[in-house]
Amino acid sequence: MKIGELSKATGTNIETIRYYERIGLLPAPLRTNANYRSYGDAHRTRLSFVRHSRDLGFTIEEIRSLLDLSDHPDRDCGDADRIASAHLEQVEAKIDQLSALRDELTRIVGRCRGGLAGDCRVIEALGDHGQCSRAH
Amino acid sequence: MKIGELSKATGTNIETIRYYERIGLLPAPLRTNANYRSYGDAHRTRLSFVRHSRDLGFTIEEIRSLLDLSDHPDRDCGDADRIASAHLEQVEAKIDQLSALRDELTRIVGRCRGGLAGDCRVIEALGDHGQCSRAH
DNA sequence: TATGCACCCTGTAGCAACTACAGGGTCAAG
DNA sequence: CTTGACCCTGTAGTTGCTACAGGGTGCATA
Ligand SMILES: [Zn+2]
Ligand SMILES: [Zn+2]
Ligand SMILES: [Zn+2]
Ligand SMILES: [Zn+2]
Repeated sequence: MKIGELSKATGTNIETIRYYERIGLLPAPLRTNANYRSYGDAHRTRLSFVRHSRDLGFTIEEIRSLLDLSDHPDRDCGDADRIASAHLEQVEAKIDQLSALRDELTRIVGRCRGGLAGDCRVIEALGDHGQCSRAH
Repeated sequence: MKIGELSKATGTNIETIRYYERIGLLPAPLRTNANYRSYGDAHRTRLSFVRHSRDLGFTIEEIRSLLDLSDHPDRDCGDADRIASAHLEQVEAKIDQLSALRDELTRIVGRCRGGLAGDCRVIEALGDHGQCSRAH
């Protein structure tokens, strides 16, 4: 398949596919006479793995390690578990942080009663962390 | 105050302060004979506003608009309210998205029983979104 | 007086993970 | 035989900083 077809098959931008090849995340495919990239099923599978992992928030470097394990089925899978667990912890930490942000923002937004910027409690609250009820 | 003092007073990296000046978020301060930046209280207040807004997740462009309102107290504050409300919505959307991610990751991580990468359910699940229980 | 050290300056390049061209080549349909 | 959809390479832009390199300034100390 040509790059446009692979793009549609995996929901990945064409430029992104070429980018992944450039950084060595996807192997360079064969080329046609016209120098067009020509992909097979293995490429599609691998790109789907990458996209799904990215959708789950893994970084490129984490995905590189995961692909490496996937390429060596005889190795111990402990690293995969550790990468995924560490990532889960980061996601949980981010949720906590954003929840604190949401609480502060809700409180701040609720203070505006309309009127002039000079009297706006939203603008005032943005300049004064002392008004915040907890860390963020 | 010199840049190092402003840095300490606001908890902002020196390079970041110069960066804010370069992009026009902070006004260029006076200079000493030795060409050192010399800040006053107004600068500290403004930088605190910027840092606090960044900590709350506002983008630089949003902060630019908020500062603009703050600089014109006679204007209507409706824009400030709209920017803050829109941002709150984005934070809530991000929390929802990360929660979905957390659920999928928890499910995926729980599947690993150790052993060889070739048999690892984590690696398998990363390659197959069909195993996911909901969108993410 | 020299000299060491902390601090300041400008300008540029790097990070993550793409995205968007510019400027060209290829191919099938009408 | 030309139009339009597709493909190619290479480079630069995005966001919000951060990290130098290579230099100048100012104060205390030997
Ligand atoms: Zn208001
Ligand atoms: Zn606060
Ligand atoms: Zn496993
Ligand atoms: Zn999935």
